[in-house]
Amino acid sequence: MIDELRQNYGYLFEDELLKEIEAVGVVKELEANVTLIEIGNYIRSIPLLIEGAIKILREDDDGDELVLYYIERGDTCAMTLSCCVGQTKSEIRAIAETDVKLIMIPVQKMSEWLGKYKSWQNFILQSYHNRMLEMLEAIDTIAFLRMDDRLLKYLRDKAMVTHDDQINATHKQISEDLHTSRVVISRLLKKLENEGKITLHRNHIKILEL
Amino acid sequence: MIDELRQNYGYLFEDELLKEIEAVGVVKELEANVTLIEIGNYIRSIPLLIEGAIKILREDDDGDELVLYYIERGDTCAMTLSCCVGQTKSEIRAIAETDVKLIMIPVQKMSEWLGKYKSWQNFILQSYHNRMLEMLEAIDTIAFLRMDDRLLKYLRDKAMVTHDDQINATHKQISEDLHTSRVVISRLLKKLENEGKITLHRNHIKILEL
DNA sequence: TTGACACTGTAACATTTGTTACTGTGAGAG
DNA sequence: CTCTCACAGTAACAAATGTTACAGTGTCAA
Repeated sequence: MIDELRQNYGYLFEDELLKEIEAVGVVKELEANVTLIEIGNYIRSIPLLIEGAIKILREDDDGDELVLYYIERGDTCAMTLSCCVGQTKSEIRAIAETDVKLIMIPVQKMSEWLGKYKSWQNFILQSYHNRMLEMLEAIDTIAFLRMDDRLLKYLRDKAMVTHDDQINATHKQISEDLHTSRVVISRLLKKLENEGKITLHRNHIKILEL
Repeated sequence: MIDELRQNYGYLFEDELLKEIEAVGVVKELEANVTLIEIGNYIRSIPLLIEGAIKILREDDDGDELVLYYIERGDTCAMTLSCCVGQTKSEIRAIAETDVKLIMIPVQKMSEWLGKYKSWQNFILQSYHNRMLEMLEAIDTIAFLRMDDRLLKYLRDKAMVTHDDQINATHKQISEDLHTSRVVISRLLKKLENEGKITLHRNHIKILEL
């Protein structure tokens, strides 16, 4: 574990903290599309992401979904921190976008280290900062962009986190992530194809201009 | 200052911390509609809100606005914390919704206290948590509600933070806060009036059912 | 008092997004 | 091979929201 830890977090944390993490952290590997956190769950440990990407999404009372943002390696989930501290239920769902590897840290440690290690304090605050920025970006996207631009952004973001310009998803799945209907997505995808930005295939989409 | 401080934060912080706050904090009073933070500003102190309410809003590249949420007494601005820590520019604008009184704390202290006082640590983390929840609520609102419900929620929220069921705003101002057009707001307000939920007057609106 | 102007109401229309319905096609199961 | 079914394409229509234009009215300053 120590190797992967150093590789992703070595430049952030001092040796002593890395050793503590190694002592109490539990490595967990999950396959793509597995749900890590369900809405309403209580959370008792926080994840440090070593490999892969996690999709964070919101759901309303009718079960309609909306993807908020992705978390990548070298990062943690601020909503999780937030819930740990507040002892409240999770407000979001987290799904492995790709295969992921992460280190789970018990919540007591996270709290203890805050007073003990300046680097941990910075990491946590920085993490909150990053997540705030992601939330703002999500708000900008749904408030200020029209569906065609949102769709293009969605495809690009997805290509980014999977490191693959081929998007493996059906129109139905995309429409759920964007909280709209399948027909709308099919219509707009066809438009994007006509504009030469993507090519459409059964069950996958190729992005031409990133 | 110590009285107001104790009144709003006494149950949160220990005596020693309250004294430190008193020593370094600067009380600031501002009139309604004054801009506290402009997008792009660097921030060197964080506010503890004693009285009144602050409106937090986002702006896109075209200058179109959108109100995100309000901050009330006993709370602080997590975006400010976030920017302080990251040494980055503000991503949001903060405007006094009512007359406000606040205590400004230099950012170095905020950071120092994190290691020193458990209660401060909890306050900061709790504050991040609350702001995350507000952001999620903002996202829910724009993503899942239609404009008539958003408008009603806006009026209710505004009545709540001002402690006044009379909303002093023109249709134009409301439309800017909700990022839509004046005509749309006039249309929907008239609908709400016909439904018996509000009464309309020049420059103000009375909410009947809260 | 009068003129200017911001505020509000409303109609008519455009655009965007959502819905329903139907078709064709490819992939996998039997 | 063929049947089934999820997937995708498209038309026609409905609803929500945005835009333009104009009229009436209250307020304030000259």
